[in-house]
Amino acid sequence: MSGRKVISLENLKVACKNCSLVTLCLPMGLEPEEVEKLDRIVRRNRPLHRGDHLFREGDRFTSLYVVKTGSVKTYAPSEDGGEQVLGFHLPGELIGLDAIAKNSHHCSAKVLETSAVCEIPFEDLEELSSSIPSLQHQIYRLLSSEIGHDEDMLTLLGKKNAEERLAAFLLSLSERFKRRGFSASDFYLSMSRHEIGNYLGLAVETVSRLFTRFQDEGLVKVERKHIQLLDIERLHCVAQGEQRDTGKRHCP
Amino acid sequence: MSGRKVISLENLKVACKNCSLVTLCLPMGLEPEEVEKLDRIVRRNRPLHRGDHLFREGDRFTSLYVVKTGSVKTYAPSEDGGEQVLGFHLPGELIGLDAIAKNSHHCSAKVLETSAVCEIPFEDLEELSSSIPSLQHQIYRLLSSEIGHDEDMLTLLGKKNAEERLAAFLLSLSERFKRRGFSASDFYLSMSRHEIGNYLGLAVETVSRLFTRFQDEGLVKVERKHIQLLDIERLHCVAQGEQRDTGKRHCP
DNA sequence: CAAAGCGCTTGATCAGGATCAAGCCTGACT
DNA sequence: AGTCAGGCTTGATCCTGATCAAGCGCTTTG
Repeated sequence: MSGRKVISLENLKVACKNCSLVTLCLPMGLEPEEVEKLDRIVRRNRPLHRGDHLFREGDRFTSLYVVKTGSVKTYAPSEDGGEQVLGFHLPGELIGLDAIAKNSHHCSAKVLETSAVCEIPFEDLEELSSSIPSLQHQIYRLLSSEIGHDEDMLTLLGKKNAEERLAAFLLSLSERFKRRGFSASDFYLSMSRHEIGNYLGLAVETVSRLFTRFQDEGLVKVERKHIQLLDIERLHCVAQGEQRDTGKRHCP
Repeated sequence: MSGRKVISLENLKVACKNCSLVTLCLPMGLEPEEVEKLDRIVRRNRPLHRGDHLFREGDRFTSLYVVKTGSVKTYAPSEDGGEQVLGFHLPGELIGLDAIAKNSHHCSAKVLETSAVCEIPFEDLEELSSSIPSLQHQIYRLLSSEIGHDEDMLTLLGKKNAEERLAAFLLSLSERFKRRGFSASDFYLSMSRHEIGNYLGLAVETVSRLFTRFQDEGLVKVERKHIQLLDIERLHCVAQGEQRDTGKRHCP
């Protein structure tokens, strides 16, 4: 037990060049010596626990954050106590990009489970990026891909019905876990049903009913927070809104 | 008539430093000499007409575009002929930011009315930005603010009801016209009801009914594509979802 | 000028998903 | 072990906004 803990602390301090996320994260596409320079500005803080905030809406913006292990949700709180969940972030994903524009955070970020997070002071990063063109390019790319992702979410919220949304959500997680070397068909949901519903613009009850229905149709196996995707191909069909009759036949 | 045309062509060719958008557009915050350098890479093409495409989804990405006059819509086409409208772009707004990540366009961009558009070859811009830190910073800011804007739209689509959406939409246009020196309370809609509905995740009929209702409530005056906002303060209340009883009393 | 066509409005009906209301399960705390 | 609270599920009902269906009016075109 304590042995495992030491190992995981060890992992926390690992340099970018030895980090398993090197192909997903900021260093992607950089030369080793450039990664070295980047490494020098990265801060590796102690692990955070469920419920801890990385930052809150309105906080002064100083750093970007990258999830190293665990998961983080970002959300826009509203005056009346409600919120809109903006995203769930897995290892290698950058958080805080929306804060650069106004120099203050546009949303809040809360840790969903015990997580390690790298902190990258943005002034340092910006300065470094003007001397490393490929780093500058990588930052442009990351910002741009965040825009592309948000646009996909706009289409999801603007055009898709409840089951298409949930299917797309599960497939998105599946893809992302896969890229990180985890199982694409068997994973834990670190967020609550309520948070899933909030993210997808649905009521909790709807999410719950859909999980049950997907299970009845043999698409998934649900056991509390543990999900198994049993028929990814047909889930894709559902996400696309195809073949919505019996739920038994495969789509083209 | 031909006199006016000459003047407008004149305007098309105006250098960044003389352009009225200098405080909104890419050059914002740059030194005159830096604007000069930027100016040299900008291409000013002949005006485009209603229905012309700047680019289509999947096209190779080479340039960003800035609306100079007129308006442009971006949208994500789907296989079945449908589309999701992603945005309406007014003078000074940058288009194509989502294409940087994959080097190909993630959406299509279509001109809504006769428009002048500046083209900025991205390779040139990127190269220039590594030698001009304030330009690099400005690009980071613009990308980030696009992300922030998209996140606001996620909240709109995820949480707001039909009338809140339409009110927020009108106020957004109002704000943006105002910043550009146009009237904040009296403007033309260059997009159709159908496109508004698509953008807001609503059916055309719903948009139409809401315009009528807003007019009956004295919030706006609608005459085809010409809109007057008669009570901006109350429109804000509607957009916030406050005081939804009689529609007559002012909100706090 | 007539006719067509498209965009918009208005009315009637329908349905997907929200809301309301229990009840259940699980995990945390005493 | 017993109790409690929060998260989840399930059922019943309601309501917002979609869909279906006309009809109108402006603009375009022959």
